[in-house]
Amino acid sequence: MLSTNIPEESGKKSLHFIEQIVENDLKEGKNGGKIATRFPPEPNGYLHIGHAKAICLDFGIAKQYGGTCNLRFDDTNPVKEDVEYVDSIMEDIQWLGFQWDNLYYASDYFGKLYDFAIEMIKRGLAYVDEQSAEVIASQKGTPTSPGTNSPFRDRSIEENLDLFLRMQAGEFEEGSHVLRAKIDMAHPNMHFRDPLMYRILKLSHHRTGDTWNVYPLYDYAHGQSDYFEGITHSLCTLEFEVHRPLYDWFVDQLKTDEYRPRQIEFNRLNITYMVMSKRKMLQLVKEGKVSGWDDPRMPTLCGLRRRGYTPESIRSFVDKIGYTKFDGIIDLSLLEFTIREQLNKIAPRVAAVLDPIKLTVTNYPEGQVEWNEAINNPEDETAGSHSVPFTRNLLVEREDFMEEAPSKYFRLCPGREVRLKNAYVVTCTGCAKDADGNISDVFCEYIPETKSGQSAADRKVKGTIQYVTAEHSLPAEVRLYDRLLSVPNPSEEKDKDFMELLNPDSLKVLTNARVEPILKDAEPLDHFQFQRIGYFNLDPDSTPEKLVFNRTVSLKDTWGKIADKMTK
RNA sequence: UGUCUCAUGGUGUAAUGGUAGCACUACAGUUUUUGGUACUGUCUGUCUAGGUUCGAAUCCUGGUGAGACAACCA
Repeated sequence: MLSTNIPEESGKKSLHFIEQIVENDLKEGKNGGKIATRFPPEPNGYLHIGHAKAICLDFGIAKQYGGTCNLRFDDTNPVKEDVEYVDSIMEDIQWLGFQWDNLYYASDYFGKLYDFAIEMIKRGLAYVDEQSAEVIASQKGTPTSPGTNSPFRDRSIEENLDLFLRMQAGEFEEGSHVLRAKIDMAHPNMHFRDPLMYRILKLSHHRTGDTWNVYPLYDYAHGQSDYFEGITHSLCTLEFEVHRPLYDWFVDQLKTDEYRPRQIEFNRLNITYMVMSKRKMLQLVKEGKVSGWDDPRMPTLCGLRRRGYTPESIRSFVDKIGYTKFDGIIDLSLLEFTIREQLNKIAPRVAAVLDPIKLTVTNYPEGQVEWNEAINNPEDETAGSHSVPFTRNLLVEREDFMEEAPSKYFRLCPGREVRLKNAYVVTCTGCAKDADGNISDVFCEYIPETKSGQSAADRKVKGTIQYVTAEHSLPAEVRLYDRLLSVPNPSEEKDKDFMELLNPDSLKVLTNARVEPILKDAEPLDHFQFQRIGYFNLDPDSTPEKLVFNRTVSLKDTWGKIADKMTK
């Protein structure tokens, strides 16, 4: 149970394995009873929903146990990193509802790390290798066969010291020298086969500028940074499991007291039909398959936000999936459930017609307008109501009329009655067709005493449909988003080109939609339920002249299932 | 012929030697001025073979299957 959720329930729910570890450590009095975590993104891309899982854990554990959580940018590789990403990462964390206690950069520790590297050389634990990357790689051996020692492995401490200082002084070219830890080239864990600690990069760093010519690598920097910050629980994903012994080894070289940080791994988030790899997301953006990092089909936090997902719904989702060491794949429907669950409670109900067809109330006077009350949200009594117009000339959804319909069809069909929401029961009387035989008009007659609140308002009808008036409704563009991939998991189709797996129907744009007049006052990203259709929000690209709505998620579509059954 | 890790319904996750539970999904029903919501019900599970024990999803051993590791990435 994360502290981001309702505290009353915290006693009922069982603890996941990381919470148990933390509580045990607390019970045993480790690290003086302190809890300190960190969220360590590399500023080389946008945060996505997988990061949300890590963020909720790192910040959640700290909050839950009265500890602290730092934001630390893991900026040890100036090749890939950019200031642009730093800002978006901070913004997205705060949008999700979290605030860091301290803001650090791994580059803050470059000086300390450099000094300690020198210390390790002096202790005979590190050496400078002058071989090429290819040669070093070939000497590493394979997972099933041991590696061989570098010819430079046993040079003197003085020589190593001299070379390392000259590496930093800029005397050597990139790739010509590296600093390696001297451990064991035959170790069964490949990460112990003399791992690289420093490489030469003659690049300007986004924070340290041109101060450094050598930059530390992950394995040397991460545990050390945790140690410098007093992190007690260093939470990361499962692929770092094999690194943990090395993490501990480096910390052992550094530590001078009882305190030590502890790395714990949990399972990475996978969701069906979602592209979660940074490389593939970048490819989608670069090749223009999506409109950008914040395209509503993207799993990025900014994409989900634009799509209409709320921070609460994402936190609720993360809470439901839990933390284990099992590499599974979450069904997309669980994510969709959490946003439906929340939007059902908060989204005002409005009428919208995506594919309009004229419905004329033939016995209603031309030119007459009445304004009826429409409840904003039946789930929330405090949400109030607004007025909707009713006239002779209405627009309804094209699929809400069938000239010949099966018995289970509860909408407009000649001879049948339906209720027009908030107004009257009408009897459908027929339709008109154009020269090509397409239905152009639908006709009905209203029954005056069936108006909401009147004597016959309780008249039993099986269907209720929504409508807008031809005179008052506003034109709008509606974007329907679907799953981006056509298969649940692209890794199951490894032999296929990733781009071939994209769902061609992932975006449909409807340009003839009509919406209630009240929507002209909406703010960007405001949530609505278009009744009987789905949840939508107003896109930030909207203008007063052109309203643009994004569909967050569709309603549960029982009618679609009935229709499927009838056609079989 | 390596090291590390994992295996509970369709999916995810509980049960820490004592009634295999929860959520999503699917299906059925009740309510409903949204074919939405809410409520009720149904289906479906401990990878396998041994062992320890009064009792095993849980502990032990062997098998099987899956994932991570051979970047001067993190």
